[in-house]
Amino acid sequence: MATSTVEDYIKQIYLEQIDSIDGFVTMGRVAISLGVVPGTATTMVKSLADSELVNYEPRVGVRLTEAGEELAIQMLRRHRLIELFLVETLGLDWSEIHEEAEKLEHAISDRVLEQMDTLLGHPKVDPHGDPIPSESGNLSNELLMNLGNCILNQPLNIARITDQSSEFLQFVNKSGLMPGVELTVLKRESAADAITLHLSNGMSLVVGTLAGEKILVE
Amino acid sequence: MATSTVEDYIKQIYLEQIDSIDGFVTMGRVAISLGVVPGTATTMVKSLADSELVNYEPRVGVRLTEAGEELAIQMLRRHRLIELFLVETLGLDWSEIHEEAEKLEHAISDRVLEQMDTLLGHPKVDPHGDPIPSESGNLSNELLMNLGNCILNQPLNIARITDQSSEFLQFVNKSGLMPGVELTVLKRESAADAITLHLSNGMSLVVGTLAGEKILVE
DNA sequence: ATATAAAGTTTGATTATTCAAAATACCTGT
DNA sequence: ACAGGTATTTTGAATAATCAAACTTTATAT
Repeated sequence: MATSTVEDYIKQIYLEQIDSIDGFVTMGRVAISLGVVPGTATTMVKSLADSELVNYEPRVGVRLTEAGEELAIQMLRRHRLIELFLVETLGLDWSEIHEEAEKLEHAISDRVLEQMDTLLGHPKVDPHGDPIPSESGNLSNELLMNLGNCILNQPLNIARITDQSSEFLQFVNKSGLMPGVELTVLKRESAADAITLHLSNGMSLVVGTLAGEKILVE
Repeated sequence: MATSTVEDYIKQIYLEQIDSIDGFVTMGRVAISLGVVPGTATTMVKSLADSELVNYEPRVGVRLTEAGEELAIQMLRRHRLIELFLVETLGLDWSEIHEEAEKLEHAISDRVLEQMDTLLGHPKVDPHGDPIPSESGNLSNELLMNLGNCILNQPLNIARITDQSSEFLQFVNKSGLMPGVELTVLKRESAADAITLHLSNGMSLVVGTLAGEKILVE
C-alpha cells in the first residue's frame, strides 16, 4: 500500500504535469510543490520509480506511469469529494477546507468515500469548481478561459478557482468572485497589468493579471 | 505535537488503566493492545515518559500523567464522536466503524470535530453505548452491571457493548442485543458457563459467561 | 534454595522520510 | 571554448517507529 507521503508526491506530480509542456516535471517543481529540499525530491522520486509509479529520467524529470496516474486521479477524487462534503454536510467555509481535506484524503476508506459520494448525489465539481473524477477515474477536462484571455464585454460565469491558498480564496470570497457568479470583463490593460470587471450584482472591480488568470470562466 | 502513534499508545494505555488494579499497566498489556513486540512497547513508553505523558517504572509498568490523561480523553472523544457520525450521518453499520474511526481520529481537526458534535446535538454516548467525553474532558462513568452480575428476572436495558471487535458486534447485531434493547436474565449456570436471556421481542437465547460480561445493562 | 519459567529490557538492524552540504552536470553568454 | 551560474544528484546524518534475538530480573515451584 502507498504511504500517505507517496500519495502526496503522486498527486502533486500529476497536478504539475498538467501544466507542463513536455509532460515532464522537474525535480525543482516537485521539491517546491511538496515543500522539501531538492535532494529529498530526487531521493523520493527514485523510490517512486522503483514502485513503478513514475518514470524518472535523471536531470530531466518525472512523468507518471499508468499506475501512477490512476493513483493520482483517485487521490484527486478523494480530495475534492471531501472538500465538497465538508462544505455541504458540515457547513465549513470553502476557504478553509483545503488543508483539512489534505489530511483526510489519506485517512478515509473507500467505503466511507462512496457513502459520501452517494449522499452528495454524485457531484461533478467541488466547491472551487474543480471537476471531481468519477469512481472509474474519468475526469471531464474541457478547457476553460480565464479572466486574462476570455472575450470582453460578454456575460460569463465563473466556473473554477485554480489557486487553493486560503489567502486567495478569502479575497475571492470578499470580492464575490465565487464559482457560479456572473460577470463581464470590461477591459484589459497590459501596461497596467490590470483587468476591469463588472459583476452581476452591480459591483465593479479591478484585479491584477496574475489573479485574473486564476479565475476560470465559461 | 503528538504523532498518531503517540496518540494510539496514550489512548490504549488509558483504556487498559481503567480496568487495572493498581493503576499501572504492564509492558505486556501495552504490547498486546498495540500489536507490537514487548521490546517496542518498552522503548516507546520510555519516550512517552520523556514527553511527560506517562510515568514509567521499570519492571512495574506505566501510568498516565495529567497531560497524558487529558490527551487520552480527547482521543476517546474524537473516536466516539466519529463513530457516531459515521453511523448517523453516513449510514454505516455500527459493526464496521471501529477501524474506520481508529484512522480518522488522528486526521480530523478540532474545527471539524466540533462541527460534528453540533450537528449530532452534543450526544452523550456512541453507537456502542460508550460515553462520549465532553469538550472539557468530563466522562460520565457510572458503573453498570453486566449480564454476568446483574439481577435475575428483572427487565433491564442494554446500555453498552464493551468489545468492539467486528466479530463480536456482528454477533450482537444478529442476536438483537444492541444498546437500547430490553431483556431479562432468566438464569446463570456457572458449571455450564451459560447465561439464559429473554428478549423483549420474545426471543430467548443462551450466551457464554465471557460474552455476557461484555454486555452492560442498567 | 536453586532451577526454571515468565516478563521485561537491551542491543543492533531496518524502513521511511527528511535535511545540509558537497559534488556534478548542464547551460548560456561572451 | 570556457567561466559562471543554476539545477540536480550524492553523501552522510538524523528522527520515528519497528523487529529479532540476546540478556536480565523477578517470581514460582519443588
